[in-house]
Amino acid sequence: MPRGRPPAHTRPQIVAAAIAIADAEGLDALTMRRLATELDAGVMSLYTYVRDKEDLLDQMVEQVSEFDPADGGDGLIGLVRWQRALMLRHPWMPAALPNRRLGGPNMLGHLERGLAALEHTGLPGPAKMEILALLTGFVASYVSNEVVQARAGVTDTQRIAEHVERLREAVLSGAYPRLAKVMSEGATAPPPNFEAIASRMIAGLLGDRPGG
Amino acid sequence: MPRGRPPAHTRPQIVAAAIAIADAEGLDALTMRRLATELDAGVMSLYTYVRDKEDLLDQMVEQVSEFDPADGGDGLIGLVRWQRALMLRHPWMPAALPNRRLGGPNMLGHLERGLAALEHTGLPGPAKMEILALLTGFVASYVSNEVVQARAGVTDTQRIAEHVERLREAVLSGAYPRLAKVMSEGATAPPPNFEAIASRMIAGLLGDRPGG
DNA sequence: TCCTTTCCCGTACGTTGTACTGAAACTAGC
DNA sequence: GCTAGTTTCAGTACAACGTACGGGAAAGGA
Repeated sequence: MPRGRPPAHTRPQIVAAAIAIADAEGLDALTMRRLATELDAGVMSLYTYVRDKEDLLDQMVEQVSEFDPADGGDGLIGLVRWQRALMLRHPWMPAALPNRRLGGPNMLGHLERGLAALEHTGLPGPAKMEILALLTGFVASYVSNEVVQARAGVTDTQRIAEHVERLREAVLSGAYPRLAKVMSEGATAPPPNFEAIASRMIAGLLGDRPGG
Repeated sequence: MPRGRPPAHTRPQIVAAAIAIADAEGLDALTMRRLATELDAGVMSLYTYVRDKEDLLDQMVEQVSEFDPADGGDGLIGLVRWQRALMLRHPWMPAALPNRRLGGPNMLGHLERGLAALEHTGLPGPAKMEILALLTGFVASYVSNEVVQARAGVTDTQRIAEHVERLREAVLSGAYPRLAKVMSEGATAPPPNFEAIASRMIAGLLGDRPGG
């Protein structure tokens, strides 16, 4: 029988609430006070379930990273497809990923699948790890751009206006002719072609490496 | 003739001091108070030269990004070579780059050179911009790993020990055989081969894109 | 000398993460 | 029904952060 006062919450529940806040309002909106309010709890109560905020972020990434085969597929391309789907669902992930400690079963499983997909290359272990890290970084970059582009089309006219305003002077100076041309084309971005770019990136990373 | 009280500092000088702090002790050590102390100035005096801390970071990136042909070379490979040299000299750059507003002549010139290197592809403007953004993201990822690896070899045994400790249980469970094998190989990282990986990445990004 | 302009910077406020501390709620043993 | 032991809850408090405000200081022009 469990002794002591019974917990009013659970760790996964708290992490889920944190994820919900970050999903809806971004990482900056996720403060310990805000999270406590959302859970009708005292701020310090959270620290019973979570060592500190870093730990909370670690758990958020871990909890969100449950493998869903419907998102991905086989091989490295399946892995990056899954990563992209994850980051599109949780736009805070690219910003949160650096400095994370990834020791949970979901992230380790994900790493294991990546290593499995690299088995046939015969590369040394560290080289495999490097490739997986670079791929994750690539997906994070790609999705960050993707999200910004998507937002730019809809709202955010204020920020865009500021940006253009600040660049206009420089662009009109004639010192940056190619940049000027791109700006004049407007922001009619072509379809992102994630699949194509990702598979070329994978092929490039797997090409005959001298270190192998 | 300039009227009013003469400035005790200059903006480039303040930005240079900020860069020095970040170089020596990392981005976290760079606070407005610390910077003021370093300059023998009052904290609020800094705000005469800089709108806010975001602006300071923007200027740091801009000021550090002066083009030095000795670091780079021609084409995209020269560009990423230069970026890598820059980030190795200023390890805070990968972390600082997201959310920056890059409107200064150095960054615009860098962008213009990138567009020039992509001229021959005939790609639409937004596609070129995307390629440049992805390349920068790749270099940032690569250098981040590189720096961590380099540090791991020398100091930081504390952090490594913690990490291994936390992973040991999971690894020993037998659920992650490939990960276990990599861990057992030790961290004898092979030479990073930046040139090789970077040129393959460029080739991949430039490959026949359906959107082009 | 006085006015205007510009920069300097001490004080102060709101926000953040979290250490400390004691109250509260439960079980186990008597 | 106590009492002791154990665990969680949460209010208070503090240090550090970015920075708004406003008055004082130092220069040139009239």
